[in-house]
Amino acid sequence: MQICVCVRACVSVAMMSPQVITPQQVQQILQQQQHLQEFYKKQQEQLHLQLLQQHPGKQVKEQQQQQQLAAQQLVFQQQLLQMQQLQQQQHLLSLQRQGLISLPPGQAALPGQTLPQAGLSPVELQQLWKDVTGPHNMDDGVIKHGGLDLSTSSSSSSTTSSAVSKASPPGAHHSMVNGQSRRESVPQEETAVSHSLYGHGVCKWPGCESICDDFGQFLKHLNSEHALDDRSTAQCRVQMQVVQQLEIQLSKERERLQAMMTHLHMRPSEPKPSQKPLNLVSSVTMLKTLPSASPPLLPQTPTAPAAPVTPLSQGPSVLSPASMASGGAIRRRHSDSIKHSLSMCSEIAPNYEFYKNADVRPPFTYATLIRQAIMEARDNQLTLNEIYSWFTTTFAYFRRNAATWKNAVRHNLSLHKCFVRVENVKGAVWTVDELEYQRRRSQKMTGSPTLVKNLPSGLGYGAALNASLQAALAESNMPLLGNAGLMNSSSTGLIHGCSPDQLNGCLDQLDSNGHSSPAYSPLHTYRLPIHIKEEPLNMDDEDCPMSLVTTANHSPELDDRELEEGNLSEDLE
DNA sequence: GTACTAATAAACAGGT
DNA sequence: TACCTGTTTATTAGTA
Repeated sequence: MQICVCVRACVSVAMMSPQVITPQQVQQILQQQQHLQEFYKKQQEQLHLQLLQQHPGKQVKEQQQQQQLAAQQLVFQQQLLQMQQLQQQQHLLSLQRQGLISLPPGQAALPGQTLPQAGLSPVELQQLWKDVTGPHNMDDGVIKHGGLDLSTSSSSSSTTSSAVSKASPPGAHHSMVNGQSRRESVPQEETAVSHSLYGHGVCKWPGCESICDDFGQFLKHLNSEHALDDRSTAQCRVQMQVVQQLEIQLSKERERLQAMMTHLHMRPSEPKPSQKPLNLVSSVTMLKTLPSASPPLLPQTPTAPAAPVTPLSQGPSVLSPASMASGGAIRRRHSDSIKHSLSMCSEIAPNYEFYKNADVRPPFTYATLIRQAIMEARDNQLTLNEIYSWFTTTFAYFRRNAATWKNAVRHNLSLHKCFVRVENVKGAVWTVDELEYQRRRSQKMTGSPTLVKNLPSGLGYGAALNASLQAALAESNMPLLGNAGLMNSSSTGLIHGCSPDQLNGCLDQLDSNGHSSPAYSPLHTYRLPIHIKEEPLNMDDEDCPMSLVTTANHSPELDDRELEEGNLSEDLE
């Protein structure tokens, strides 16, 4: 820890007045660095000695100490790298000032200023690899890190090699022990397909590219050439830095994207007098509600901009399709296209905590939410009260204005044929007729006979996802559009040539882990006495003018309905 | 402008 | 009587 403090002091000294570094100061830093290296060497040897003196049986303890040593090494060497980079740049700067050399534009970077913006170009990385690889691999030549566009760089330069190799202990014992563990860490059953360091018959160890005819040979090569020695350690470190840089870059891109989205969402929209506080979720509200788990649930001002609040910064899930395109929510619902292009479980799962705590209206229809609630239940059935509870526990948004949304829930339960009321011993529970649910979806997509008549393009609801959203989703590699492989028409009778809506229909059958749940079988709801509702969606089906609610035990009428639906599905196909 | 969908509000009936 | 549950109708707003 002494080391760290010392190095940090050096670095900070170097960074304090980057513009007035004189050659003398550079010299001073160099001396300090040499001093540090010697000190570090001594420390390391001491630790090594201690390790050797340990009882050979106490492997666990030894490993722990090795880990500590490695950690210390890492910290120190990272500091060293940073310092050397600074040093190098300062040196170059001073040389440039003296007119000894001319630097290409952008390279005369002052550490504290342009360094964070200065990218670690592939060439630099390559040089870095060459350096840490040392003469051993100098002949290997090209290291392909193409595509790396690191806009930030807090470390690394082309002169790190000496320090790294110098700073590394000789440690034959060290490498032998770790070499063994290294071999253990590469199980033999690992296939060439799965090994990240092997591909196309080439060792993909950075800077290596040795040709290995088969995987066995590769393993041999890996164990012999890339055992855990100083060189490999240094290479590993560099790779860590590369990853670190990429992560920084990623976070920056994320921020940029978020800023873009915020900007787009915050476009001033004309406040409408008909807007109701309940349905408006302002960004101010989100900011207020996000940090607090308990929903204060204050009514929002009707004049608040209708900027949809999105869980942009919720963990790894940076953007959801919903959040990306839910900007159209003005009055009380988000864009239909958006809602239909969403997979409830795929959307809600990563943002569960968000919706739970933030007073944000979920971008799903009541029907979707109700279905999800029922599907999450143990027996795929819930009482009305349990549905209410699910709403309130899952979404902070539904912890207020109960009368409104509860009415909506009841309304939806009654309205949609896909929700089946089942008489139970305890009372009535609601289940989902998955077949009907999917049929409804497919109808929306392909259009009912009536709809088809009226739709000039025949695209129906499937075209709802606008081009910009699709482009955005495609650009962001949203799995939603990439999971076309999940699509098949076996269960839903969906037509081929999947629209996003269709995809949503299928994805809705996936559980939170993305697996298809057998519990979602459309047939399982028919086991119990059910009430069949006729949904107003299909006016053609309503031949029977009787009460819209009938009780049946999987009656022939039901079979007829299923039969009709089957035909319909076939027609749609 | 039209058709469609979803949200919302409200009325109503039946049950507890 | 009040409340809950369930159904139905009407209205409104967004979208294609």
